[in-house]
Amino acid sequence: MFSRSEEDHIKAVHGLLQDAGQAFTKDIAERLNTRASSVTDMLKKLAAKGLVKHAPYHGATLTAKGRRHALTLVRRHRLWETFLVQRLGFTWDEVHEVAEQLEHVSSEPLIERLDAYLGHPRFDPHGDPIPDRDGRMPERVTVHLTEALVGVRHQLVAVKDGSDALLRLLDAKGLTIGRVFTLTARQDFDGSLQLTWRGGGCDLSAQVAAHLLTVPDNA
Amino acid sequence: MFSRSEEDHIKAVHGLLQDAGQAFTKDIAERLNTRASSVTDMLKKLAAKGLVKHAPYHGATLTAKGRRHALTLVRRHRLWETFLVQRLGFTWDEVHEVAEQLEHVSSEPLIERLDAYLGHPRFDPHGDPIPDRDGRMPERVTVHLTEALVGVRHQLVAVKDGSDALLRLLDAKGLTIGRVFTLTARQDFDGSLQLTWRGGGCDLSAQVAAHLLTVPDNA
DNA sequence: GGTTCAATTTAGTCTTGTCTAATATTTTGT
DNA sequence: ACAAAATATTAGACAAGACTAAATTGAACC
Ligand SMILES: [Mn+2]
Ligand SMILES: [Mn+2]
Ligand SMILES: [Mn+2]
Ligand SMILES: [Mn+2]
Repeated sequence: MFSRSEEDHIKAVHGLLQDAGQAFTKDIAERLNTRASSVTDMLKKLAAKGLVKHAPYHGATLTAKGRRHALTLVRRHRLWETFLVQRLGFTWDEVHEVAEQLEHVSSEPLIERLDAYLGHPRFDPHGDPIPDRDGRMPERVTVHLTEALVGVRHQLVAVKDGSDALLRLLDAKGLTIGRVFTLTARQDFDGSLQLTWRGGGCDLSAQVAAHLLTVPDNA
Repeated sequence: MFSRSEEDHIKAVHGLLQDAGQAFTKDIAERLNTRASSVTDMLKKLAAKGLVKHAPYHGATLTAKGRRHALTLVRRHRLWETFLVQRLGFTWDEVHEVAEQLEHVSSEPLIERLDAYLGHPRFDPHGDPIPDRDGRMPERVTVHLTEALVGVRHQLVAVKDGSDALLRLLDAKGLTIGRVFTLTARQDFDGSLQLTWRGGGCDLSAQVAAHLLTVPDNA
């Protein structure tokens, strides 16, 4: 139905709209490691196909159809990541590149069976929400760790924009998705944090904390 | 490393060499649903890359490098088919098309982990052997059902060149891979066969039997 | 308001993979 | 042995997707 390149462009537009509210040619090119002129060509093509609205010189947005397909791609990507980590034993920093390929395998029954096989997971290994078959996202109220209150118990639920290096750092400190901890101190000087959990704990720089989302935990 | 089209051509050459001993342009084109001229172009390209030996007007063979990659593709294809049937609950007539896509996902660790996850299966859901990491095929002495002796107990181990329709026919009769049965009769008139197993049995035409491979069973 | 600069689009080219039509070769049949 | 038929290759075209370089636009600054 859609080529790999078309799908990657749709996903890039969707991602930028989520992250920045706007999807400019230059930023799309940067995400996809191509050139702005290539992106313009593709935006015209996707606009002709009714997936994208292209306002020349002012970026792109998605049509309803484009948004629907973008969510399908996000669903595929995150389900495959979940499979790779939960079933095949990959670590969460190893799965992105492979999922980037697997997401383009086109088969509705494949994805629905994979979803069922994994037990209809609602969040992927990085804590990102997995859209359901109809594109609905599970919702959750999260607090940036940088704004969490000292002394309160939290659960780590997601890592935003995590590079592989960041994920490995967290792994090394024993801080994984689902970990319940208490925020025991915040240094005024540099915003660094101290976390404590049953049998352990760690210190985090403010740069690291900026990528972590938590939910206050009452247990 | 190789494009999808390149890989499909390599696999087609390999398959024809297996099935017919020779891989002619026309037959490759037929397998891939393309035209002979397109195949000639691709054979020249693959020859330049050192994967194929192209004898113009006399078909193609594989170099050692080409054979190695062909076996990798067969391995990937059959492991994915096994996953789809054993883990996701697809029936054996539904998996081919999806595996045709999945086989092109390129990641050594992915395949090795999938193989381990499935318990290093030696045969796929159609009874076809799965090459190991080094391209070695498990061996097995099989007898065509058409040549099996009446009165002897056999096990069905493979369906050769099975169309989806054939696979569904076998399903309907309860004849699945691994089924142990006794060949109770062969009609001289049309070569049709009668099979009996614990709690059941069925009749098969000679056309169907021609696709079935068995091993004599001593149990 | 005009100038400057960054972002974007357009123009033109290239590679990959496909096709049809024309030509060449091999095989088959008499 | 040779004509006819089947197969294969070559020639020439095209679409998709990428690139570079040139032209255009919009925004930001005096
Ligand atoms: Mn991708
Ligand atoms: Mn993820
Ligand atoms: Mn394939
Ligand atoms: Mn198979």
